[in-house]
Amino acid sequence: MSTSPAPRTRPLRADAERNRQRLIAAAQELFATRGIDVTLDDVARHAGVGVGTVYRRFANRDELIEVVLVGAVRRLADHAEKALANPDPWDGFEEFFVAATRDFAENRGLRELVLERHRGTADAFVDVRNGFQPATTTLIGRAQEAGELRDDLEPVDFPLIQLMLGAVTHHTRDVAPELWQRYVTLMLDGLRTRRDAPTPFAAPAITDAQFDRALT
Amino acid sequence: MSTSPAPRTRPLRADAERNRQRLIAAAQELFATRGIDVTLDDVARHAGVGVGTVYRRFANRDELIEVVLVGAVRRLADHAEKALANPDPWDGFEEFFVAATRDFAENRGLRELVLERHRGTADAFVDVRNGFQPATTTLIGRAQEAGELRDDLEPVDFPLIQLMLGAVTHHTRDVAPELWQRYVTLMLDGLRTRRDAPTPFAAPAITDAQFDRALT
DNA sequence: ACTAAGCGGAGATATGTCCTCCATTTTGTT
DNA sequence: AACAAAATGGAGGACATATCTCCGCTTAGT
Repeated sequence: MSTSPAPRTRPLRADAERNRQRLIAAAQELFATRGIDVTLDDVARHAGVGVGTVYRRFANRDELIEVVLVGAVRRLADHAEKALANPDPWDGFEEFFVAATRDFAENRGLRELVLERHRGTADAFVDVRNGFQPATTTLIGRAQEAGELRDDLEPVDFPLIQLMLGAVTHHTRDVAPELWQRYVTLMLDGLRTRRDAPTPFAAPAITDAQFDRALT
Repeated sequence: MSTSPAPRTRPLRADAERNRQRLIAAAQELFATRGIDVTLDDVARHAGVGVGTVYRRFANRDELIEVVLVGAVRRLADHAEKALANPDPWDGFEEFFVAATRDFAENRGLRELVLERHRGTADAFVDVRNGFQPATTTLIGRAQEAGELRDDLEPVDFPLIQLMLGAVTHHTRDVAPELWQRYVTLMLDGLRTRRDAPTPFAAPAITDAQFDRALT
């Protein structure tokens, strides 16, 4: 366990600050594409700085994760707030559901952090998560009271459903990064109370060749 | 890369054969619970034999996987055949779909091998898989022609859907191994062409406490 | 021009898997 | 019961990979 850099009194020197930003940008990209388990050596190389610089600036991976991903978590919360403003209960629910699925599809690190919690999560995240839980619960409740969303669902079902959708992206990101759009439709059709016909898919199925390439 | 043990001419000595069976049994259990990436050292310890014995008996992990899991793959094929005998197209489809989901839920190694192909797959599996593909295609086609299964689905969608259901078990196996039964219902309701009301869930949601314990 | 801050990246440390080797034990045959 | 062939176990070497420190050198800022 490394010790945290002492709380700073003076601001960073210009070059140091520049390198810090480079590191954050590199981490942002690598966390999103390869997940939060990338090595810090990788992050350093990707940022074009030495490893020493990473460890001088961030106590450990968790600290870097926090700096890089709080924004993404907060964006999830924003989706929920925005969806609450939608006057139609089902549309509001669907709006949030799809937005969340997209965010998880586009950011593997976010998925791992919020849905799978691969690494010990810093307190900062617990706060943010608790912060937007009421909004999602309301979105769900409203849609259920309106009779549109099946009412035997509970809030805890939703992270698990997102986990399911995330699995598609996890395994097909390289061949069809938009494939989640197909299965999110399927899922929503399952979540509805009743329905006369299938909602058309927003994305085509992958080909058999793509499937073969995906599973490796 | 190790070389395969020379093709045997004589049968194994009694003690050798006994140890071989022990190894297979141990591997069966470990592959099912911990996946096909368990170390052969682990398998040996679990079987109560030395590591040397594993490597003497099996050229590499793939050979052991093959011996242990062909049976499980063949069982999948059997489910498909059996479901074809069901006179109702939708019931037949559902019967197979649920049986496959159960098998994948109960055997992590099978999931990894058939759905995620974590390791290079031996030819034996390709044969078995190709062997039961026609049956599943027929099951799907029948249900679509009967107007029960949404007809914009393609066969390649189903392994991906199974992947999604598998993700639930993957993350909650320790707290609620039967949870897949809840989401398989949801999924089937999404797959149907039309529906007046939700099909009741076969399993309750997990509690928040269980959810917290699951994500670690 | 001088000093404090910062830098890079080689390499020490730790962990973990794979697989071999051989002194010893067990089996099966005569 | 004696013997040869077969089989055993598990220590340990080879290899891979990640984490994090250290220090001689560079650079920013006054």
